[in-house]
Amino acid sequence: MTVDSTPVEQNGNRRRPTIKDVAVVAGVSRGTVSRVLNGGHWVSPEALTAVQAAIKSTGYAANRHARSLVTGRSNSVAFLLTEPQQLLFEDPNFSVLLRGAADALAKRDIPLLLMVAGTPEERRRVTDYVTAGHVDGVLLISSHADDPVVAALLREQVPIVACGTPLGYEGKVGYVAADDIAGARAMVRHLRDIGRQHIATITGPLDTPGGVQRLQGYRDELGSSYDEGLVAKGDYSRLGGQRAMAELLAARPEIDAVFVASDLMAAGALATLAAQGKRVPEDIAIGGFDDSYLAATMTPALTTMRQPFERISSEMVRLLTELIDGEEPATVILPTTLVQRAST
Amino acid sequence: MTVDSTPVEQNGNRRRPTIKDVAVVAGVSRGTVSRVLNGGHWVSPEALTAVQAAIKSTGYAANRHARSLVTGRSNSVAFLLTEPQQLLFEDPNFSVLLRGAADALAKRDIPLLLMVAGTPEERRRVTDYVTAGHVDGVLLISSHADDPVVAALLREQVPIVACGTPLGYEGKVGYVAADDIAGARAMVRHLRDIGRQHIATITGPLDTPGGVQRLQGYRDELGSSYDEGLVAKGDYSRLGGQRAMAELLAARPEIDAVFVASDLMAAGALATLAAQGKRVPEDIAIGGFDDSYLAATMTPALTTMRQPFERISSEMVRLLTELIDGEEPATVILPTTLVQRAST
DNA sequence: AGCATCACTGTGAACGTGCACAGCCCAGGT
DNA sequence: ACCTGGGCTGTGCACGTTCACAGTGATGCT
Repeated sequence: MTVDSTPVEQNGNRRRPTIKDVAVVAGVSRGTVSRVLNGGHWVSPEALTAVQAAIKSTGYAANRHARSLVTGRSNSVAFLLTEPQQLLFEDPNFSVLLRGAADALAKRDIPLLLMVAGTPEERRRVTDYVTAGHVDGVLLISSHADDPVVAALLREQVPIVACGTPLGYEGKVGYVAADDIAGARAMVRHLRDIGRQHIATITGPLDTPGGVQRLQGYRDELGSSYDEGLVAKGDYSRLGGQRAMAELLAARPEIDAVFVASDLMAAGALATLAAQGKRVPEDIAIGGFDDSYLAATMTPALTTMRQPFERISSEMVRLLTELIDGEEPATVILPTTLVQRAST
Repeated sequence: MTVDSTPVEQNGNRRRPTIKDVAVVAGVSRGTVSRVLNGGHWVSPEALTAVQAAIKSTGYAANRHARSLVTGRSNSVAFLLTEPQQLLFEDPNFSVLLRGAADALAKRDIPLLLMVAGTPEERRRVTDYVTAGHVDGVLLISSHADDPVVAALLREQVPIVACGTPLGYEGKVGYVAADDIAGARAMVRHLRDIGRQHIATITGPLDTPGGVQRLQGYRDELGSSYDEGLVAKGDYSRLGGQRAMAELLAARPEIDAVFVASDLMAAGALATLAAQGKRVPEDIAIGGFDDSYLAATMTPALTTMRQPFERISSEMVRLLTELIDGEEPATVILPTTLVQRAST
């Protein structure tokens, strides 16, 4: 049994200390230790200190598997990406969101499981895993409408908090989002304030909330002067922005400003403008959306609507933990702010 | 007992099916079902098919917590970031690595836990969690030398596979890395091949493997013509590259080529060159390292050494699973390839 | 015929928790 | 003196699985 030839100080073998070991050291029962572990109510002051000391001296850490087995809770949540494209990891916003969620969860001592459900095969695996109860809830990063994963999870009553309006499931799943409509309006207003007359837009995909709502804001702000010919459809990728800008330029040479629905697409648009010898902002002013770290590094530095990503992720975590604790699904809309730089 | 007033088709309440339910349906014992679950050896063909049918009809999925409790294994691994800076999520390489690891792990049906250990507090939490046996192993993304987290994990005999040579722990922890020295040599050779005479370099931090080894390759290739004055120190950030380029330009106006140890820093260097009116590649040729997706989008598009990130992450996962299964720590060095674009 | 071996199957004991329950002691009211 | 109840504590069971072991019947060998 004793593999170690050297004398050992506390425990002969490599076994991790259990709640029983702690109980023995503290001179109490397992039940008391358990009570200390979960809040410390209904336990006498002396027992409390004794147990705490015993925990420290034994180096005890609760076995989460055993706990999960009996409570039926895993104390972990999934960060679920359901995008089919590789785009996900090109777009810096996802990284920021992921990091923010991990941090917010870490503060609550909840581990984050990263899951990707792009292909049907992955989708099956993920829903199996999640509905088997191996996570308590899901932070959903899904943008496209009528996502089948959402339907599956909803059917199994898995707590979900989405990022951005979950098109096709409004009212059925809570979410947190930036105020896309107001943000878009603010940017268009800004472009008008600096004297622009012909303001075009490059939208996101129109089956995503950012796509439709930012277009909506653009349209709302323009009112009667809205002109469908000034709208080009993008796909949130750099290349898409590049292409959409070229289209706009070809179709409507008179435009003097463009509101681009994401910074990444704005980067593409700037590339097109540079290639065609247009000066920014003299000839054409560009406004983006997101304020990802890209924005400040572009030439010229990009004016954009700042989304409070840290806040979004922390609110998502808050909502999800509340949902898990039995609260009703809720919705949080956060304001965006204009960050003016050289491109306008 | 029957809480439901409505007649139900298969199972009265919301309880998830257990191995026992499957056994009853299949007309065998728990043991047999368990054997089917873990490989299916020593079970008769008819029992096998009966169990498989029962699993399907009951919709059974094993409870991982119960399994982990008895086996002592969690069947999950951690993706651990130990960088103190925010840099981590600015650098696109991390995203690619993360995504690759998640994919490779998903194929083996093992979930990935994302953990960040920047601050001392986070460090404590992470080591507690990991050493408590809640993950079977760690994919370590740590670059700086003598990382205290590594020491802690090593002490607890946690299986680790690092990304890049783990400075300070060589020989004690397995890793997979791109061949930095050969890569750097290839780039310098390329710059010489296109006729450049005064080749400078911008290094990574000199307490990281990429920092020292790419500098080493640069020096090796230059041999006797190596000149310490042509070396500027960077920090893997865009801003650092920007600054280092400015220093070089000021100190040594004669340089006609720069090997930059990362694409992100190269982006910064290009910004400085553009600001100072230098033409790339006519006046100064720039070579990067990584071939992150940034490289192709720069103006001019960046010549760079491609690191096989997908391969790196999949090899890391392979090594880690082998390590967990009792194999010895191993090291894998992967080749880099020159990707020539407009900047040289 | 007897016995060993083989291929397979069932059973009981863990694994480390939380929780319901029962029990204890002590103070205070009848 | 008795009950009541509140504060605290210990005990046994359950959670769903794996694993060691014992047991089965059939086959083949001596």
